[in-house]
Amino acid sequence: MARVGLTPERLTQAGAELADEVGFDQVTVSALARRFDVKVASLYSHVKNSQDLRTRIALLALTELADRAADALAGRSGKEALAALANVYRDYAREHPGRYAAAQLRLDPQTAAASAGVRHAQMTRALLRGYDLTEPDQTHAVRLLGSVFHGYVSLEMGGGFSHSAPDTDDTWARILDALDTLLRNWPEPPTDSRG
Amino acid sequence: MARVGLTPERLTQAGAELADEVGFDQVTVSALARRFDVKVASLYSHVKNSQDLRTRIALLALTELADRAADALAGRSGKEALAALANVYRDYAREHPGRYAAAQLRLDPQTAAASAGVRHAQMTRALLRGYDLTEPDQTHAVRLLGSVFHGYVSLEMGGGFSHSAPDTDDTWARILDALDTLLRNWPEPPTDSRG
DNA sequence: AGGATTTGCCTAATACTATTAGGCAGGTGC
DNA sequence: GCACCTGCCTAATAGTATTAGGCAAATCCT
Repeated sequence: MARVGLTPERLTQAGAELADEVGFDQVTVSALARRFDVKVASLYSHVKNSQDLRTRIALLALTELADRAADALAGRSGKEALAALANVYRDYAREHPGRYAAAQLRLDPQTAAASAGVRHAQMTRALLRGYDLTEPDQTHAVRLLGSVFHGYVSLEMGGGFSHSAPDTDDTWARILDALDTLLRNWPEPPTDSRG
Repeated sequence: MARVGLTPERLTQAGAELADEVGFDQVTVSALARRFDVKVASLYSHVKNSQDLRTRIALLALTELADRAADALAGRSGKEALAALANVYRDYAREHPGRYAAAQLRLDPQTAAASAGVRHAQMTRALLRGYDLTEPDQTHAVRLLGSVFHGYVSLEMGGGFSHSAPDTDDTWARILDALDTLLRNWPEPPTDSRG
Protein backbone atom coordinates (compact mmCIF):
# COMPACT_ATOMS: atom_id res chain seq x y z
CA MET A 1 0.00 0.00 0.00
CA ALA A 2 1.45 3.32 -1.03
CA ARG A 3 2.56 5.42 1.88
CA VAL A 4 1.26 8.89 1.39
CA GLY A 5 3.52 10.51 3.93
CA LEU A 6 1.04 11.95 6.35
CA THR A 7 2.35 14.22 9.06
CA PRO A 8 0.58 16.48 11.51
CA GLU A 9 1.92 19.45 9.54
CA ARG A 10 0.63 18.26 6.20
CA LEU A 11 -2.73 17.44 7.72
CA THR A 12 -2.94 20.85 9.31
CA GLN A 13 -2.01 22.58 6.09
CA ALA A 14 -4.51 20.57 4.07
CA GLY A 15 -7.09 21.11 6.75
CA ALA A 16 -6.58 24.84 6.45
CA GLU A 17 -7.05 24.67 2.70
CA LEU A 18 -10.14 22.58 3.17
CA ALA A 19 -11.46 25.12 5.65
CA ASP A 20 -11.02 27.90 3.11
CA GLU A 21 -12.88 25.89 0.51
CA VAL A 22 -15.81 24.54 2.45
CA GLY A 23 -15.83 26.45 5.73
CA PHE A 24 -14.10 25.74 8.99
CA ASP A 25 -17.07 23.99 10.52
CA GLN A 26 -17.14 21.58 7.60
CA VAL A 27 -13.57 20.50 8.26
CA THR A 28 -13.97 16.91 9.17
CA VAL A 29 -11.56 14.07 9.69
CA SER A 30 -13.37 12.14 6.98
CA ALA A 31 -13.15 14.92 4.43
CA LEU A 32 -9.47 15.32 5.14
CA ALA A 33 -8.86 11.59 4.73
CA ARG A 34 -10.70 11.72 1.41
CA ARG A 35 -8.44 14.54 0.30
CA PHE A 36 -5.38 12.38 0.92
CA ASP A 37 -7.11 9.33 -0.53
CA VAL A 38 -6.52 7.52 2.69
CA LYS A 39 -8.77 5.76 5.18
CA VAL A 40 -10.15 7.82 8.00
CA ALA A 41 -8.52 5.83 10.78
CA SER A 42 -5.10 6.56 9.32
CA LEU A 43 -5.27 10.16 10.42
CA TYR A 44 -5.48 9.20 14.05
CA SER A 45 -1.80 8.33 14.17
CA HIS A 46 -1.01 11.96 13.40
CA VAL A 47 -3.67 14.00 15.15
CA LYS A 48 -5.29 13.04 18.42
CA ASN A 49 -8.83 13.65 17.26
CA SER A 50 -11.06 16.07 15.47
CA GLN A 51 -10.65 18.74 18.12
CA ASP A 52 -6.89 18.46 17.95
CA LEU A 53 -6.98 18.92 14.19
CA ARG A 54 -9.14 22.00 14.49
CA THR A 55 -6.90 23.45 17.15
CA ARG A 56 -3.85 22.95 14.95
CA ILE A 57 -5.56 24.76 12.11
CA ALA A 58 -6.46 27.58 14.46
CA LEU A 59 -2.86 27.89 15.63
CA LEU A 60 -1.66 27.91 12.04
CA ALA A 61 -4.06 30.68 11.18
CA LEU A 62 -3.08 32.74 14.21
CA THR A 63 0.57 32.39 13.28
CA GLU A 64 0.07 33.30 9.64
CA LEU A 65 -1.97 36.28 10.67
CA ALA A 66 0.63 37.43 13.19
CA ASP A 67 3.39 37.05 10.60
CA ARG A 68 1.48 39.15 8.13
CA ALA A 69 0.77 41.73 10.78
CA ALA A 70 4.40 41.97 11.80
CA ASP A 71 5.34 42.41 8.18
CA ALA A 72 2.72 45.07 7.63
CA LEU A 73 3.70 47.06 10.68
CA ALA A 74 7.40 47.10 9.90
CA GLY A 75 8.50 50.63 9.22
CA ARG A 76 5.09 52.19 9.66
CA SER A 77 3.57 54.25 12.42
CA GLY A 78 0.53 56.31 13.19
CA LYS A 79 -2.40 56.07 10.89
CA GLU A 80 -0.40 54.23 8.29
CA ALA A 81 0.33 51.49 10.78
CA LEU A 82 -3.27 51.45 11.91
CA ALA A 83 -4.54 50.99 8.38
CA ALA A 84 -1.89 48.41 7.59
CA LEU A 85 -2.77 46.27 10.58
CA ALA A 86 -6.48 46.60 9.98
CA ASN A 87 -6.09 45.58 6.38
CA VAL A 88 -4.06 42.54 7.33
CA TYR A 89 -7.06 41.18 9.19
CA ARG A 90 -9.57 42.12 6.54
CA ASP A 91 -7.51 40.83 3.65
CA TYR A 92 -6.63 37.62 5.41
CA ALA A 93 -10.27 36.97 6.17
CA ARG A 94 -11.16 37.50 2.53
CA GLU A 95 -8.36 35.34 1.19
CA HIS A 96 -8.73 32.66 3.82
CA PRO A 97 -12.22 32.72 5.27
CA GLY A 98 -11.92 29.25 6.72
CA ARG A 99 -8.62 29.99 8.40
CA TYR A 100 -9.97 33.27 9.70
CA ALA A 101 -12.89 31.42 11.23
CA ALA A 102 -10.44 28.92 12.67
CA ALA A 103 -8.50 31.75 14.31
CA GLN A 104 -11.67 32.51 16.26
CA LEU A 105 -11.77 29.04 17.77
CA ARG A 106 -11.86 29.20 21.51
CA LEU A 107 -8.63 27.77 22.84
CA ASP A 108 -8.03 26.56 26.34
CA PRO A 109 -5.99 29.06 28.36
CA GLN A 110 -2.65 27.27 28.13
CA THR A 111 -2.89 26.72 24.40
CA ALA A 112 -3.96 30.32 23.95
CA ALA A 113 -1.08 31.59 26.04
CA ALA A 114 1.38 29.61 23.92
CA SER A 115 -0.21 30.67 20.65
CA ALA A 116 0.54 33.53 18.32
CA GLY A 117 -2.50 35.20 19.82
CA VAL A 118 -0.28 37.01 22.27
CA ARG A 119 1.73 38.50 19.40
CA HIS A 120 -1.45 40.07 18.11
CA ALA A 121 -2.03 41.92 21.35
CA GLN A 122 1.63 42.96 21.44
CA MET A 123 1.50 44.34 17.94
CA THR A 124 -1.63 46.29 18.61
CA ARG A 125 0.12 47.77 21.63
CA ALA A 126 3.13 48.57 19.49
CA LEU A 127 0.92 50.34 17.01
CA LEU A 128 -0.62 52.39 19.79
CA ARG A 129 2.77 53.71 20.77
CA GLY A 130 2.30 56.06 17.84
CA TYR A 131 -0.56 57.62 19.76
CA ASP A 132 -0.36 59.21 23.12
CA LEU A 133 -2.03 56.73 25.41
CA THR A 134 -0.97 55.48 28.80
CA GLU A 135 -2.35 52.63 30.83
CA PRO A 136 -5.11 51.79 31.34
CA ASP A 137 -6.28 53.71 28.29
CA GLN A 138 -3.90 51.80 26.11
CA THR A 139 -5.55 48.55 27.06
CA HIS A 140 -8.96 50.03 26.44
CA ALA A 141 -7.76 51.06 23.01
CA VAL A 142 -6.29 47.63 22.28
CA ARG A 143 -9.65 46.13 23.04
CA LEU A 144 -11.48 48.70 20.95
CA LEU A 145 -9.29 48.06 17.94
CA GLY A 146 -9.65 44.33 18.33
CA SER A 147 -13.40 44.70 18.54
CA VAL A 148 -13.70 46.90 15.50
CA PHE A 149 -11.38 44.83 13.34
CA HIS A 150 -12.93 41.56 14.27
CA GLY A 151 -16.48 42.85 14.33
CA TYR A 152 -16.25 44.56 10.98
CA VAL A 153 -14.58 41.69 9.22
CA SER A 154 -16.94 39.20 10.69
CA LEU A 155 -20.08 41.18 9.82
CA GLU A 156 -18.83 42.01 6.35
CA MET A 157 -18.02 38.39 5.60
CA GLY A 158 -21.31 37.24 7.08
CA GLY A 159 -23.11 39.41 4.58
CA GLY A 160 -24.34 41.81 7.22
CA PHE A 161 -23.52 44.83 5.08
CA SER A 162 -24.36 43.35 1.76
CA HIS A 163 -27.68 44.75 0.68
CA SER A 164 -26.98 48.41 1.02
CA ALA A 165 -24.94 51.20 -0.44
CA PRO A 166 -22.43 52.69 0.21
CA ASP A 167 -19.61 50.41 -0.68
CA THR A 168 -18.04 48.57 2.22
CA ASP A 169 -14.59 49.76 1.13
CA ASP A 170 -15.73 53.33 1.67
CA THR A 171 -17.06 52.50 5.09
CA TRP A 172 -13.85 50.72 5.99
CA ALA A 173 -11.77 53.71 5.00
CA ARG A 174 -13.96 56.08 6.97
CA ILE A 175 -13.88 53.84 10.01
CA LEU A 176 -10.09 53.84 9.91
CA ASP A 177 -10.15 57.63 9.66
CA ALA A 178 -12.50 57.75 12.59
CA LEU A 179 -10.37 55.43 14.70
CA ASP A 180 -7.28 57.45 13.94
CA THR A 181 -9.02 60.64 14.98
CA LEU A 182 -10.33 58.98 18.08
CA LEU A 183 -6.94 57.67 19.13
CA ARG A 184 -5.36 61.06 18.62
CA ASN A 185 -8.03 62.63 20.80
CA TRP A 186 -8.83 59.90 23.26
CA PRO A 187 -11.53 61.30 25.54
CA GLU A 188 -11.35 61.46 29.32
CA PRO A 189 -14.16 59.73 31.13
CA PRO A 190 -16.91 62.34 31.32
CA THR A 191 -18.15 63.43 34.72
CA ASP A 192 -21.76 62.41 35.13
CA SER A 193 -23.68 65.58 34.31
CA ARG A 194 -26.75 64.39 36.17
CA GLY A 195 -24.81 65.04 39.38
CA MET B 1 -48.07 6.40 23.18
CA ALA B 2 -48.27 9.65 25.07
CA ARG B 3 -48.37 12.63 22.77
CA VAL B 4 -45.96 15.19 24.00
CA GLY B 5 -47.36 18.04 21.96
CA LEU B 6 -44.44 18.96 19.81
CA THR B 7 -44.73 22.08 17.74
CA PRO B 8 -42.17 24.04 15.77
CA GLU B 9 -42.45 26.78 18.37
CA ARG B 10 -41.82 24.53 21.33
CA LEU B 11 -38.92 22.91 19.54
CA THR B 12 -37.44 26.28 18.72
CA GLN B 13 -37.82 27.49 22.28
CA ALA B 14 -36.31 24.34 23.71
CA GLY B 15 -33.57 24.49 21.11
CA ALA B 16 -32.74 28.01 22.24
CA GLU B 17 -32.53 26.87 25.86
CA LEU B 18 -30.37 23.98 24.82
CA ALA B 19 -28.12 26.35 22.91
CA ASP B 20 -27.65 28.49 26.00
CA GLU B 21 -26.75 25.44 28.03
CA VAL B 22 -24.41 23.57 25.72
CA GLY B 23 -23.56 26.01 22.95
CA PHE B 24 -25.30 26.68 19.67
CA ASP B 25 -23.08 24.33 17.70
CA GLN B 26 -24.00 21.50 20.03
CA VAL B 27 -27.67 21.93 19.28
CA THR B 28 -28.55 18.72 17.60
CA VAL B 29 -31.78 17.11 16.54
CA SER B 30 -30.90 14.13 18.71
CA ALA B 31 -30.23 16.18 21.81
CA LEU B 32 -33.49 18.01 21.34
CA ALA B 33 -35.39 14.74 20.95
CA ARG B 34 -33.78 13.49 24.15
CA ARG B 35 -34.93 16.61 25.92
CA PHE B 36 -38.54 15.89 24.97
CA ASP B 37 -38.07 12.19 25.64
CA VAL B 38 -39.12 11.44 22.12
CA LYS B 39 -37.55 9.58 19.22
CA VAL B 40 -35.38 11.58 16.87
CA ALA B 41 -37.49 10.96 13.79
CA SER B 42 -40.50 12.52 15.50
CA LEU B 43 -39.00 15.97 15.22
CA TYR B 44 -38.99 15.80 11.45
CA SER B 45 -42.74 16.37 11.29
CA HIS B 46 -42.20 19.77 12.85
CA VAL B 47 -38.93 21.05 11.50
CA LYS B 48 -37.61 20.31 8.03
CA ASN B 49 -34.15 19.34 9.16
CA SER B 50 -31.30 20.36 11.35
CA GLN B 51 -30.60 23.50 9.37
CA ASP B 52 -34.22 24.55 9.62
CA LEU B 53 -34.13 24.12 13.38
CA ARG B 54 -31.03 26.23 13.68
CA THR B 55 -32.49 28.92 11.47
CA ARG B 56 -35.59 29.08 13.64
CA ILE B 57 -33.47 29.50 16.74
CA ALA B 58 -31.54 32.25 15.01
CA LEU B 59 -34.74 34.05 14.08
CA LEU B 60 -36.03 33.73 17.62
CA ALA B 61 -32.82 35.22 18.97
CA LEU B 62 -32.88 38.10 16.48
CA THR B 63 -36.46 38.86 17.45
CA GLU B 64 -35.83 38.74 21.19
CA LEU B 65 -32.82 40.95 20.73
CA ALA B 66 -34.75 43.45 18.62
CA ASP B 67 -37.56 43.54 21.16
CA ARG B 68 -35.14 44.25 23.96
CA ALA B 69 -33.45 46.91 21.88
CA ALA B 70 -36.72 48.63 21.07
CA ASP B 71 -37.59 48.60 24.74
CA ALA B 72 -34.22 49.98 25.75
CA LEU B 73 -34.31 52.79 23.22
CA ALA B 74 -37.79 53.99 24.14
CA GLY B 75 -37.61 57.47 25.57
CA ARG B 76 -33.85 57.75 25.34
CA SER B 77 -31.56 59.65 23.03
CA GLY B 78 -27.95 60.62 22.59
CA LYS B 79 -25.40 58.86 24.67
CA GLU B 80 -28.03 57.37 26.92
CA ALA B 81 -29.58 55.65 23.94
CA LEU B 82 -26.19 54.56 22.67
CA ALA B 83 -25.31 52.95 25.99
CA ALA B 84 -28.73 51.38 26.31
CA LEU B 85 -28.55 49.75 22.92
CA ALA B 86 -25.00 48.61 23.42
CA ASN B 87 -25.86 47.05 26.75
CA VAL B 88 -28.78 45.20 25.26
CA TYR B 89 -26.40 43.27 23.04
CA ARG B 90 -23.83 42.69 25.72
CA ASP B 91 -26.33 41.64 28.35
CA TYR B 92 -28.22 39.40 25.98
CA ALA B 93 -25.02 37.65 24.98
CA ARG B 94 -24.17 37.06 28.61
CA GLU B 95 -27.59 35.81 29.57
CA HIS B 96 -28.08 33.79 26.41
CA PRO B 97 -24.75 32.91 24.88
CA GLY B 98 -26.20 30.16 22.72
CA ARG B 99 -28.95 32.37 21.38
CA TYR B 100 -26.45 35.14 20.75
CA ALA B 101 -24.31 32.75 18.75
CA ALA B 102 -27.44 31.67 16.90
CA ALA B 103 -28.18 35.27 15.98
CA GLN B 104 -24.86 35.25 14.11
CA LEU B 105 -25.93 32.38 11.90
CA ARG B 106 -25.63 33.30 8.26
CA LEU B 107 -29.12 33.43 6.79
CA ASP B 108 -29.95 33.28 3.14
CA PRO B 109 -30.89 36.72 1.77
CA GLN B 110 -34.65 36.21 1.73
CA THR B 111 -34.77 34.86 5.26
CA ALA B 112 -32.51 37.64 6.42
CA ALA B 113 -34.69 40.27 4.75
CA ALA B 114 -37.77 38.90 6.49
CA SER B 115 -36.04 38.61 9.85
CA ALA B 116 -35.82 40.97 12.78
CA GLY B 117 -32.33 41.72 11.54
CA VAL B 118 -33.67 44.68 9.62
CA ARG B 119 -35.14 46.14 12.81
CA HIS B 120 -31.67 46.18 14.29
CA ALA B 121 -30.35 48.33 11.50
CA GLN B 122 -33.38 50.58 11.76
CA MET B 123 -32.92 51.05 15.47
CA THR B 124 -29.27 51.87 15.11
CA ARG B 125 -30.27 54.47 12.53
CA ALA B 126 -32.89 55.83 14.91
CA LEU B 127 -30.28 56.13 17.62
CA LEU B 128 -28.00 58.02 15.26
CA ARG B 129 -30.66 60.64 14.71
CA GLY B 130 -29.52 62.00 18.04
CA TYR B 131 -26.22 62.79 16.38
CA ASP B 132 -25.72 65.01 13.42
CA LEU B 133 -24.92 62.62 10.62
CA THR B 134 -26.24 62.58 7.10
CA GLU B 135 -25.89 59.91 4.46
CA PRO B 136 -23.59 58.24 3.68
CA ASP B 137 -21.93 58.96 7.02
CA GLN B 138 -24.92 57.62 8.85
CA THR B 139 -24.49 54.26 7.16
CA HIS B 140 -20.80 54.26 7.96
CA ALA B 141 -21.69 54.93 11.58
CA VAL B 142 -24.32 52.18 11.62
CA ARG B 143 -21.68 49.77 10.45
CA LEU B 144 -19.14 51.02 12.94
CA LEU B 145 -21.52 50.59 15.84
CA GLY B 146 -22.52 47.14 14.66
CA SER B 147 -18.88 46.18 14.39
CA VAL B 148 -17.92 47.44 17.81
CA PHE B 149 -20.90 45.95 19.58
CA HIS B 150 -20.59 42.60 17.92
CA GLY B 151 -16.82 42.51 18.01
CA TYR B 152 -16.54 43.46 21.63
CA VAL B 153 -19.21 41.09 22.82
CA SER B 154 -17.82 38.28 20.77
CA LEU B 155 -14.22 38.77 21.92
CA GLU B 156 -15.24 39.25 25.52
CA MET B 157 -17.30 36.08 25.53
CA GLY B 158 -14.61 34.17 23.72
CA GLY B 159 -12.25 34.97 26.55
CA GLY B 160 -10.13 37.27 24.42
CA PHE B 161 -9.89 39.86 27.18
CA SER B 162 -9.77 37.51 30.08
CA HIS B 163 -6.25 37.41 31.33
CA SER B 164 -5.57 41.05 31.80
CA ALA B 165 -6.52 44.02 33.89
CA PRO B 166 -8.30 46.41 33.62
CA ASP B 167 -11.80 45.15 34.13
CA THR B 168 -13.80 44.64 30.97
CA ASP B 169 -16.63 46.73 32.42
CA ASP B 170 -14.28 49.69 32.59
CA THR B 171 -13.20 49.16 29.02
CA TRP B 172 -16.78 48.88 27.89
CA ALA B 173 -17.71 52.14 29.56
CA ARG B 174 -14.74 53.92 28.05
CA ILE B 175 -15.50 52.55 24.61
CA LEU B 176 -19.04 53.89 24.86
CA ASP B 177 -17.63 57.26 25.89
CA ALA B 178 -15.29 57.14 22.96
CA LEU B 179 -18.01 56.24 20.49
CA ASP B 180 -20.22 59.02 21.79
CA THR B 181 -17.41 61.51 21.36
CA LEU B 182 -16.65 60.18 17.94
CA LEU B 183 -20.25 60.41 16.77
CA ARG B 184 -20.55 63.97 18.04
CA ASN B 185 -17.40 64.89 16.10
CA TRP B 186 -17.55 62.65 13.11
CA PRO B 187 -14.43 63.42 11.08
CA GLU B 188 -14.40 64.40 7.43
CA PRO B 189 -12.34 62.20 5.17
CA PRO B 190 -8.83 63.64 5.43
CA THR B 191 -7.19 64.88 2.29
CA ASP B 192 -4.18 62.77 1.51
CA SER B 193 -1.28 64.85 2.81
CA ARG B 194 1.19 63.01 0.63
CA GLY B 195 -0.23 65.05 -2.28
C1' DA C 1 -71.85 7.65 20.61
C1' DG C 2 -69.39 5.79 16.91
C1' DG C 3 -67.14 5.61 12.55
C1' DA C 4 -63.87 8.11 9.40
C1' DT C 5 -60.03 10.84 9.04
C1' DT C 6 -56.27 13.26 10.21
C1' DT C 7 -52.22 13.77 12.84
C1' DG C 8 -48.35 12.61 15.87
C1' DC C 9 -45.02 9.79 17.41
C1' DC C 10 -42.98 5.25 16.47
C1' DT C 11 -40.05 1.48 14.15
C1' DA C 12 -36.91 0.46 10.62
C1' DA C 13 -33.44 1.40 7.41
C1' DT C 14 -29.60 4.04 5.33
C1' DA C 15 -25.73 6.96 5.40
C1' DC C 16 -22.00 9.73 7.29
C1' DT C 17 -18.77 11.03 10.99
C1' DA C 18 -15.71 9.93 15.06
C1' DT C 19 -12.93 6.90 17.44
C1' DT C 20 -10.41 2.68 19.05
C1' DA C 21 -8.06 -1.92 18.54
C1' DG C 22 -5.36 -4.78 16.22
C1' DG C 23 -3.05 -6.49 11.61
C1' DC C 24 0.23 -6.48 7.84
C1' DA C 25 3.47 -4.71 4.79
C1' DG C 26 7.16 -1.41 3.42
C1' DG C 27 10.88 1.16 4.67
C1' DT C 28 14.90 1.46 8.01
C1' DG C 29 18.85 -0.05 10.70
C1' DC C 30 22.21 -3.48 11.63
C1' DG D 1 19.38 -10.22 4.44
C1' DC D 2 17.01 -10.16 8.79
C1' DA D 3 14.45 -7.74 12.48
C1' DC D 4 12.02 -4.00 13.74
C1' DC D 5 9.20 -0.21 13.67
C1' DT D 6 6.15 2.82 11.61
C1' DG D 7 2.27 3.87 8.68
C1' DC D 8 -1.76 2.85 6.66
C1' DC D 9 -5.34 -0.76 6.63
C1' DT D 10 -9.54 -3.63 8.20
C1' DA D 11 -12.99 -4.17 11.58
C1' DA D 12 -16.01 -2.79 15.07
C1' DT D 13 -18.71 0.49 17.89
C1' DA D 14 -21.23 4.55 18.70
C1' DG D 15 -23.58 9.05 17.68
C1' DT D 16 -26.07 12.03 14.39
C1' DA D 17 -29.13 13.07 10.23
C1' DT D 18 -32.73 11.84 7.36
C1' DT D 19 -36.50 9.26 4.96
C1' DA D 20 -40.37 5.83 4.52
C1' DG D 21 -44.04 3.69 6.23
C1' DG D 22 -47.07 2.03 10.44
C1' DC D 23 -50.26 2.38 14.28
C1' DA D 24 -52.78 4.61 17.66
C1' DA D 25 -54.66 8.88 19.60
C1' DA D 26 -57.15 12.96 18.82
C1' DT D 27 -60.62 15.21 16.10
C1' DC D 28 -64.47 15.71 13.22
C1' DC D 29 -68.91 14.58 11.42
C1' DT D 30 -73.31 12.84 11.69
